[in-house]
Amino acid sequence: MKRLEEDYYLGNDVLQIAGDLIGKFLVTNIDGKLTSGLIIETEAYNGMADRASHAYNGRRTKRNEIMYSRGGVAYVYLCYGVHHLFNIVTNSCDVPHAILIRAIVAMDGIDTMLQRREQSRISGKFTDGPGTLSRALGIKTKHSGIPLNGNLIWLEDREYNFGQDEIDRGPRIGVTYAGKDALLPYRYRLDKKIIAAIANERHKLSL
DNA sequence: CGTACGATCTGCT
DNA sequence: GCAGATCGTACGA
Repeated sequence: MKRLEEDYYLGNDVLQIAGDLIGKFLVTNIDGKLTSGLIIETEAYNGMADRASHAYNGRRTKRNEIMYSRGGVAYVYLCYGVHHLFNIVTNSCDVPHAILIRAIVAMDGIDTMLQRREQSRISGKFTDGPGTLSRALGIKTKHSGIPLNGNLIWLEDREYNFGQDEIDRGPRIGVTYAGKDALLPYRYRLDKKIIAAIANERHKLSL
């Protein structure tokens, strides 16, 4: 197991990184509780030309300011007034790329995650969306801007390797306002059967 | 200031 | 499958 270092996040191809993140571990140590999950779904937001991005057309506000910084930091924002969505900022030259983590398979600290989600047992909907996984991992908007090489939130490579043919691509979710950019295949998902096998092994249930 | 609207989740049907 | 919840943010007046 090795932590992803800063240079990992400095690449200029956000699509490549979004695909490569499938199989990496997202780990948090928040409120003294260690929790983690295997990343199984991501979405890329590709710079200022991407109509679906908060940074479309160079939009730069207090909320998304962090998107314009050097890669390797978290961008967390509130969606629908309820959900804290966790993104990873990438690139090194003020190009506002970001990758939304959409789903994980819960791995470490499951008791803590169950408490945070106010659930008594793991269901198929446990950490299958960007809002629920942030909730389980304890990530909130106050964590926006923190570096991913610190001791609060980081990523690890634990040698879960998958081939390109095991990763499905498709349009992003909930971005119909983005016009034709809504159809771009910027969503990456680990093959459903592989997810089920991993979840079954870890949770003793099938999703 | 006032208003409109989400990079969603849940529960009910 | 669908509607309602819910509030910070963006943007226009």
